[in-house]
Amino acid sequence: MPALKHARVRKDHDSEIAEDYVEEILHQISLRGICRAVDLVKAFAVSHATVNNTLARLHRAGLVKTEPYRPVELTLRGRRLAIAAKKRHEIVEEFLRSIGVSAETAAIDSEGIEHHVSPETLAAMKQSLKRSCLEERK
Amino acid sequence: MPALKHARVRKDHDSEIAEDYVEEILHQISLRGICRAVDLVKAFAVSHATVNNTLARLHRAGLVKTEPYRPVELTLRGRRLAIAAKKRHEIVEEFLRSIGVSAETAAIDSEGIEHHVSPETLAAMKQSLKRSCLEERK
DNA sequence: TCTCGAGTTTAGCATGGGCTAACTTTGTGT
DNA sequence: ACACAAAGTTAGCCCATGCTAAACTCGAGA
Repeated sequence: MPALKHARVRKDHDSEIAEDYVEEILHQISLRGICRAVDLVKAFAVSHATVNNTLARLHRAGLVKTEPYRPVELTLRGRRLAIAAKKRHEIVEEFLRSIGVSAETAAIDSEGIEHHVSPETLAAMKQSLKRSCLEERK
Repeated sequence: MPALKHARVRKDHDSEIAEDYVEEILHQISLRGICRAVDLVKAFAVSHATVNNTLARLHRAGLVKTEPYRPVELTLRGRRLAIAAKKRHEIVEEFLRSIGVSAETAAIDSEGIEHHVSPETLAAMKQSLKRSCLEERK
């Protein structure tokens, strides 16, 4: 049926790094007030040059505000994307733990999985979480 | 403590397309006896040139056997990879359906998710499937 | 103040994965 | 037997994502 296999997967990849970056930028800002390029270098373990490239791309895409030698900031769109990504990430991670995956593995796998979870699947995970909560307390 | 965020995700990406290709090649072969490049063109909705490029890479990687103007075949390693990928894919897809995701969405999302599921998470999904089976029949 | 190290930017490069356009090969139907 | 369509290949292009090396800027301390 699909006819176009993996079309969604390929499209997802385009936005993955963008989501990871804005999510991490939001994290740094809420943690320490500002986010510097070097923080991203450390978080993702890539070179300065790579972070610079990527930030330039995100700037073009209207997700971040960058001025030479200044901290990185999120645009409104960037912040909204970051918040959505964070929420999705948290649900996926919690869901994985709820089916018995260890905290460490859940943290790692959720990073890869979150970008491929459609709204419908996310809703199913939320639902399932709610149910397993009820069961625990009964 | 992550320290190296998304290192696994980036590594996964390198093998994603390879897995998708060998999986699809195996599928075509078991379906119709042979797999031609044009079948992959249709399955992935990419150009002949792209399929050619990719097959050349898989050939270099020792996963497929290709000779000009001949059908594509899998090496032993390629076939093993394909079978493993297929099994993983099936489990993820069935698991998604078991938590209430529609067949259509499960088919699409599992394509993206399967490559990021660690052995531990896969085992947890299998376990969870077993349990939900038991519940149904009781 | 001025120097030095941390942080940042730039230049130049590689590879993956995508494209179109133009070409060649294969094999089928008349 | 041969022409033609379908399949495959080649050349040349693009962008994303990574790298190293070198240059530049900024701010704090001597």
